[in-house]
Amino acid sequence: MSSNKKNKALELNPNVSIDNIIFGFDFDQLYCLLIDSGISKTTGRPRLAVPGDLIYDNETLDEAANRILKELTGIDNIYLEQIGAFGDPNRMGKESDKEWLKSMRAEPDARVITVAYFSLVKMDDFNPKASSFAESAGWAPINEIHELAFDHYEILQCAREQLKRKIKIQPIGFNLLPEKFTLSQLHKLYESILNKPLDKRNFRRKILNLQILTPLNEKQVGVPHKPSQLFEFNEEKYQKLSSEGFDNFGF
Amino acid sequence: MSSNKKNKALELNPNVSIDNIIFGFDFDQLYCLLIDSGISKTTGRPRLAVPGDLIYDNETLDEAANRILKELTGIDNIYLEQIGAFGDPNRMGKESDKEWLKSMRAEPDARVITVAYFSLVKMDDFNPKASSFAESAGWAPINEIHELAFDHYEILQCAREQLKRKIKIQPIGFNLLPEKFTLSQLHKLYESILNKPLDKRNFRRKILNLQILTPLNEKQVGVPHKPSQLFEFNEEKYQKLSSEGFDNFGF
DNA sequence: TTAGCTGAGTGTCATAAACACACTTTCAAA
DNA sequence: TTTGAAAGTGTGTTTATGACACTCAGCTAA
Repeated sequence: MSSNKKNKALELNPNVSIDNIIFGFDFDQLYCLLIDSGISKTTGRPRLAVPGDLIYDNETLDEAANRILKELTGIDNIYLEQIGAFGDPNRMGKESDKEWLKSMRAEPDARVITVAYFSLVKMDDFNPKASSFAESAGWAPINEIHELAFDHYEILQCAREQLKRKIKIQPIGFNLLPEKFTLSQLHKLYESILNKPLDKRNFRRKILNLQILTPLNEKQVGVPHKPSQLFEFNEEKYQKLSSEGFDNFGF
Repeated sequence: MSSNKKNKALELNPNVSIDNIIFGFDFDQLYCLLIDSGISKTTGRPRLAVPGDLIYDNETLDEAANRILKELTGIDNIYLEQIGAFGDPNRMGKESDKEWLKSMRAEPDARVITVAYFSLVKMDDFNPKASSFAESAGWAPINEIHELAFDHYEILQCAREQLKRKIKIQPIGFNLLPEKFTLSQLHKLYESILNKPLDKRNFRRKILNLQILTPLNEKQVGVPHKPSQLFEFNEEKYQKLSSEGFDNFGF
């Protein structure tokens, strides 16, 4: 076992890590999955961070990001997109961060460049799992996150910007919703991501004009108001559209 | 001297490099600055690559990218933007690449993740310089590049896509032009980057409506046709506009 | 000197997209 | 049966887009 461990440690690249901003949506607001490594001895506050790990020398960056996702959520095939590399030599310089690193890394003082990703998960599918790099994990509302370990707060802001940009030109938002959803849920999702109100009628018209939604013969049940029509994302139609050069949602 | 060298080698991070796609424009087409490391023994062809280098452990990624630029062109303050990280474990797997690496790296077999950047330079300003990582450097027309060392061809394509996306929402193209330029030159630049013809009158209308160009009391001289009005980019106006929420060129 | 070439510069109309805006409907719960 | 809550729906105005063709100014060469 110790030799096994040593073997693994040998393959670990001490200089490159992956950090993954995992977004979720509960029909009301955006969330981000954070791991909690316990109370910091230096600050006395919980030490929240984005899930991440060093990479192994035989895996691609995308594979490493997927591994981290799988390890933490148990789910495969999650929407994943690279944000970029973050490499300030002092990005791990806070005292409370160093304390934590010492407990989990073979070379806690090595300079680490991190490659950040974001991913979109359906919150229902998510089963938090204890992982090698976290005592516990949980969803935090995006707008209530004000401080994170390392440079993770900065990375989170980049992720939000990239998601904003991207959702305007590709319908990746569907990855945050269940198979069947209502137009109001989709509407709320766009408002949450773009962080501004969108006119209901104009939103519906635009989305429906794209012709990438299939209306189902199903309605919400048990809601104390007029039940909403359910829709499904039509990937096939979307692929066809985008291969024909369509690339603009225009919000 | 040998101790100096050793010292530097110690600070070099063997696992992380920077590669920099340097774009130029000659009023007719887009160019990319490539370095030539001589004829490959294995392929018998010239080995062209994008300028790049390992990073030092005490510099940020942006600093490293600027260092490489400075070393090669002698110019500071160049427009620079990160593209992302490229980390396929086999990205340096071609035989001809290995041969070259052996000649220039202390640990030629180490796995290297590279962080790619692109930058925009005014071609007039450029003075090719022999550098530590190239025997020679020169401009290659973008559309005539079909093969590069490592994964540099893939990186180049990403750079072009990112430039396309970016120029539609921010006027970074001015970095490729001299201080004073004509609308036709700007027009041709947009066509080269977007890789499609744009209607002359519509282009002029759009650009002028943005109000970020200052017309000068100067015209082209010595041209065998009606001389063109010269313009200057008005950074001040642009800053004002963008702080008010403007972010769309809409081509 | 003049004819011819080159690229500069200019305006309009038709179509499409964006935006602003308010009332009726359906269901559940009280 | 009344109330509350969100679903669903259409029009008119304004603004942006895209298509399109001729005259102008300066140089060159006959």
